Amino acid sequence: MPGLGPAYRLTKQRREVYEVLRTQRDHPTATELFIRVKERIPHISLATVYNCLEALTQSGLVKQVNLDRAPSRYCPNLNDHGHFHCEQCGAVADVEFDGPAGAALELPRGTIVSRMEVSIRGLCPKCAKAVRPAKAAKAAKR
Amino acid sequence: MPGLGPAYRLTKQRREVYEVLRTQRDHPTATELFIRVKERIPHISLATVYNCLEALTQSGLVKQVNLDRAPSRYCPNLNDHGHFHCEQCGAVADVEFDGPAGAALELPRGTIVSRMEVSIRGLCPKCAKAVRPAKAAKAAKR
DNA sequence: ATCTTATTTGGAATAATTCTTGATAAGCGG
DNA sequence: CCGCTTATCAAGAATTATTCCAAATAAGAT
Repeated sequence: MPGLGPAYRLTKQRREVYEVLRTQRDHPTATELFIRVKERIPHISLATVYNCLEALTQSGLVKQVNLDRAPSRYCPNLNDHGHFHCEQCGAVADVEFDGPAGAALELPRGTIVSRMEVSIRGLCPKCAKAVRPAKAAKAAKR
Repeated sequence: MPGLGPAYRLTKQRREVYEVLRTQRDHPTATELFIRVKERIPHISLATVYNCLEALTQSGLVKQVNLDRAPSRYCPNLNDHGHFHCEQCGAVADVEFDGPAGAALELPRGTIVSRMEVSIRGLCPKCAKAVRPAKAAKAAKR
């Protein structure tokens, strides 16, 4: 595990939250993480999981992923990437960029970009296959 | 105002919500819209504003914009575009794309994309100028 | 004008997240 | 190893955006 920032202490709780996140890369929510981490630290509280996630994102080890109004999800992939969210099965997957992200954005001169998030909604290949042949119609809705 | 879908009725509330949204393109939240629309329909309720926004987004006249965990904002710009959010002044601005959006995404074969959102955080030119010369440092934080 | 059905309302309910406060544990200097 | 300082944890309360609910109302069709 990489080090946290200078102000952060590496506690058992933070280590476990990060470890669960790193080994099961399915973009869990705070509550899902809470359930998983409880198997290792039974008396941990949800507030602590939130605290840990805050510390981990602040120190740059973890990315917070927000898809619409759904609960935040967390991701240990530090590469520049976007997220795909399947409307059918709910799965969230990383999406790599081909070229440099943000290259084709017409930002006003003088803008300073600190963070960028690309999120795509739709049907993953598996779910798309299941709803075909009403393919186009289904995708257009919502 | 363009027509709503077949199942939707064009009510006074929906017309006003859309009208406020169309004339003041500053990406207001539901509550901000509620306050603005109340000047025209004093007895409108917040739930109705939410209902109207649901109807307007469902019929494709309005886009719901979600930036991190903040309250949803709404946008009548139907072009393919992203959103810039200034961390200093809180302003939200549309960002046009140069090329075809989503061209540089490595999505698995068979994926059906229904919607895509690009959001950028940082400092708008005005706020960036104010914090300079600690430019890079400030932008890197958070 | 009437009828059917969508819509509006206001309040209650929900749910993710944050806050608060006292207890606990890290890491440091000695 | 011991005490000290300060960050962190825990449990529950609080906050807040959003949704749900049930009854009243208004649109649009016949």
